[in-house]
Amino acid sequence: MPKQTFLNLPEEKRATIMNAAIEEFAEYGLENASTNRIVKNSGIAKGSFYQYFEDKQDVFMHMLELIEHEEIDFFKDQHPPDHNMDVFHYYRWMVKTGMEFGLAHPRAIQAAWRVLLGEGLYYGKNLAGYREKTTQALTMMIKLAMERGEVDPSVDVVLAVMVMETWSNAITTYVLNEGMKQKDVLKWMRSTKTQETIDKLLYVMEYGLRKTESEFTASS
Amino acid sequence: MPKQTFLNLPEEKRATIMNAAIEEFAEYGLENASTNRIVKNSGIAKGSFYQYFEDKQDVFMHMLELIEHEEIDFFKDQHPPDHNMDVFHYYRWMVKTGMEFGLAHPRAIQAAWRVLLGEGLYYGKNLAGYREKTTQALTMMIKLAMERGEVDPSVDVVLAVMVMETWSNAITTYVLNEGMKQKDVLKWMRSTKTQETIDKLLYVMEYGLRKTESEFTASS
DNA sequence: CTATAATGTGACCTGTTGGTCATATGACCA
DNA sequence: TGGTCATATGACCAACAGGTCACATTATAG
Repeated sequence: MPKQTFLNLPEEKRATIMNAAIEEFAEYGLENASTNRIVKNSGIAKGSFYQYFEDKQDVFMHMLELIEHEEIDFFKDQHPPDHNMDVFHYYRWMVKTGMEFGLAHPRAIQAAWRVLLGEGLYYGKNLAGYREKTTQALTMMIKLAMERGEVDPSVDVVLAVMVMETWSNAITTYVLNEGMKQKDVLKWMRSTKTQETIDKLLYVMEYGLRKTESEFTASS
Repeated sequence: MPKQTFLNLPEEKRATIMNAAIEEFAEYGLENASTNRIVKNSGIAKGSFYQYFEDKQDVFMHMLELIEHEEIDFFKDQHPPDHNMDVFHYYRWMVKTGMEFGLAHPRAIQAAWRVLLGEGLYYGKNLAGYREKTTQALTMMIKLAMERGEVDPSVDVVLAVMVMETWSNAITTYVLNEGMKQKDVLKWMRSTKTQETIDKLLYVMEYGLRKTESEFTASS
């Protein structure tokens, strides 16, 4: 966390510095953010920066804290939804309220998420285009499946593709992260537990989270 | 793409260089990869590197191409699944075969995904812990919902949380990327089309992609 | 053996990075 | 007034970045 020196600063100055930091992180992410630029854009001296914070990560963490507090306040101010609505309605409300909050602090949100979630999307079109083939293949697949009556036709094709890509991304991330912790990746990956987890995730993609008549049967 | 000079090289040398590049990207991502290190670990001279490639991104793109080709070959070698299986089985087969492929080329996969999907997960525990509160809140929420019979009890709590987090991540990423393209973000975000998209995504999370008896009704 | 073209090389360039530190400033108090 | 203490400053540092280029080496062809 920031040093006491920073907390003693007049609010206005603190805000100036944090705004410069937010701009920097939104533009360059965490690793590539430059303390020199933050300092320059804040109008403070280099030395001062290090009297306020330990290092770059320190500012970043402080930014996260600020956002968190503001978000909590924001949610409090909204009329809380009907206390008896079900999870799905509640979740939907959260998502949408979150979007509204993002509208109020676009750069901060961008800065936080770009680091927390990923920078890959910001490197320029070259990379984005790379997965087009996959997308196209999936699109074909889903169109066909809809004709065969397998996929819910009320979900449009583009969206269904997005859903499937989301899941393959999520699973890959999961496997990559969990797998890296293992001694024997191969064993872990082929273990029944891992396979079951994947199966269940795909099951949820197929049938949803809501409780219905259908039962989970570990198929395949 | 790499210059002709590189393509003229004996296969072995090319492999050495690309392996060094893969190692580097897996370890540091794209932006923070160092050509100096790649050069050192390849055992080639700095000048040679620039006779082979335009720049860092060039090597990276070449790496993606190589992986892509290898993956295509890999999929070809697998016994192709029953041609008449439905999308969901097919998708499941793809996911699992993809995992097997990843097992064969772990560092390459790591390098590609870390850049394509995100670096946030690699910065160390400090950041990972940041979203714990959200996770805890969601866990509580879901447990309650299960007791009330809203959520499919065959899906365990941890997984359900993962599903919800995945979706809130996906939606945020979607909104962030699409929103940034818009002139008037506020207008776009509140437009019926955007709202409908979100609704449908949440609907899919709730009921799944598979066609069932239930019909989509734009609730909320 | 010679001339020419293709490859290979690493010292060197400029710019930027994160970080330090001796010194200057000025508010507060005796 | 003089003294003390928190704050502010920017020149300075070593490390490293991506990139260049004059020159050395090797392969090819006549």
